[in-house]
Amino acid sequence: MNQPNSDNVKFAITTPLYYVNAAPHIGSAYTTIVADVIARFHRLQGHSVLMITGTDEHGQKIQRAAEEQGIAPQEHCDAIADSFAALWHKLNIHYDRFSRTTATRHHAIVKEFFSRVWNNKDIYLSKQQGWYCVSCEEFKEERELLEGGLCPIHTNKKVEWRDEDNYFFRLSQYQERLEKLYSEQPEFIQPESRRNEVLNFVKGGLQDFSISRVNLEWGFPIPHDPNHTIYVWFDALLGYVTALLEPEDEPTLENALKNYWPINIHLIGKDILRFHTVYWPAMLMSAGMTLPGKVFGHGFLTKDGKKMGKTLGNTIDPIALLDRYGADAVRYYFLKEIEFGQDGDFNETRFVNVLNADLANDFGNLLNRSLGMLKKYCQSQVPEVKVTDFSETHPLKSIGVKLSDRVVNAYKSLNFTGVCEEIFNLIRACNKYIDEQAPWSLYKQKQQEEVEQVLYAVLESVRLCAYLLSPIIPNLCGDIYQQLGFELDFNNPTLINKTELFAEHSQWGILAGGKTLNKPHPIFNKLELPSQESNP
RNA sequence: CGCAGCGUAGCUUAAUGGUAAAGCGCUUGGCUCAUAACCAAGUGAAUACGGGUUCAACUCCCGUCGCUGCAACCA
Repeated sequence: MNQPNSDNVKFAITTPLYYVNAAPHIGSAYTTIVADVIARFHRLQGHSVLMITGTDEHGQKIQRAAEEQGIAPQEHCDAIADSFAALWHKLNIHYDRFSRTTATRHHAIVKEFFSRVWNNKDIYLSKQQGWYCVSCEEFKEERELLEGGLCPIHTNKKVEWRDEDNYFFRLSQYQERLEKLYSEQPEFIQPESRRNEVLNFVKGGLQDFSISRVNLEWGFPIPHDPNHTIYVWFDALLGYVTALLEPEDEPTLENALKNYWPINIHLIGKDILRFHTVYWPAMLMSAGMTLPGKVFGHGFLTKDGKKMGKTLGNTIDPIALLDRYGADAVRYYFLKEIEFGQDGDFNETRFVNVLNADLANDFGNLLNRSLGMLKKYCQSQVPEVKVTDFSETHPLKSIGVKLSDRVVNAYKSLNFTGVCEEIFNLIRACNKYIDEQAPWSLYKQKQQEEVEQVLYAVLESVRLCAYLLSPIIPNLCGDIYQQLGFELDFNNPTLINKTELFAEHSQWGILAGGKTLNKPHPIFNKLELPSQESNP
């Protein structure tokens, strides 16, 4: 196959490999949606994209969760991993790799990586003792424990006393090199506020951290010392590397790194910032590997202004949300209404209001009314209009010709709110333009040429908006493209992943005249507000 | 206790030290192509509070209150 674009720009992005201690929650869905949008945006430009997601499946917590259900750990992992994959399917996530840390090939990668770090003398055996919370998978200070030896996070779990040999990673050796990395590559940690957090933390001095556990079966053994099991984090982060292997590759680091390394963006929640911005680069330095381009730690979601949690019983079930509103609605809300990087709130009334206002009224109705007029006034035939007939100051063209650059910039800086804002600027201008031009009056006055110009300008603007919004709401945009007579399907990467296509479709004025369009239908039905009773 | 960040219209957010903006919501009017949609006008902010620096402060400094994060291994 001759794909001139596939060797051009390479782009790799990851979500966290989600821990399989429970079914996927809305926060994981949020991260994965954003990663998918970024991946789709790059594919749209014809870049060669590798989007990685997956599951982290080792550790005592998993082992015990399985025991409680009376099933084998692997069986438990399989079930949860399936539920993640099913949710991604429902959300219309197009990932390229689903990396599971229990994969055999992952074991090979971990082994090889471990021995690199080992040979670099960055791993040593020492003692770790203290109170250990299995749910946290971590040691606790005596003073932070609640009365009765309960974990402060898992308030119903007793901590256990551990006195054990652990292998440690010499993180302390990397402070200077990490600080150098942060200053030389200021965009490595984003957003800025998180970067400062990390800078502060590292400035305070780094301690070695343990990378093994004893008395733990569910995990990979430490090479040369099978009594120890590799600690989940050390193993999990490497799942990103394993994911880079082509299916037919031998599982070696060399093979994994040949194509998509270094990864461009690790997208994570702010809770796991330190692992990705401190431990991870240090581990990679030790193994002599180049470093990822960027770690972005986004915010958390609240529900009606309150922290979500099982104890509060106010979690959002992603499946229920999707069943009720559909993938594009959920994707749009998260990208448009939540300032990326900051904490964001989910409020169902606002959710419904925003979607109805933007997708049903402004955008959907715009297409519908325009196609309705095209049918009435032009027999559903796209007018033959020359782009050059429109002056540079034309209210729609003047926005349209500049839109792509602005939107691309917003996407590149991960400013998704900005993306939507730019695009809806043109959408609102279209509605205003129709009102001012009043094609129905022009038609009655037999000014057919003017009618055609107006409708062409509007339809072409709608097309451009759909094209640029397609990473966020691919189904709706695909529907719009179909109604405008294109074969393009934004869910089919082999159709859209082309540089030339982007060069053409990101312009204003490419809609070809002469096509007869099918009967229009609404792209997005208005949503119902949640019933009053459920909102006392 | 300590360190850091945040606090702008009913809501979500903007604003190189230079007239505080936008969208949603709400009110009124207009239009009739359209998904009771769209367009216009209006409504609405002592920028948390109190001081200070400055010709000028949402922006810089100090303090108070409130929220959040970090405080070593929380996917």
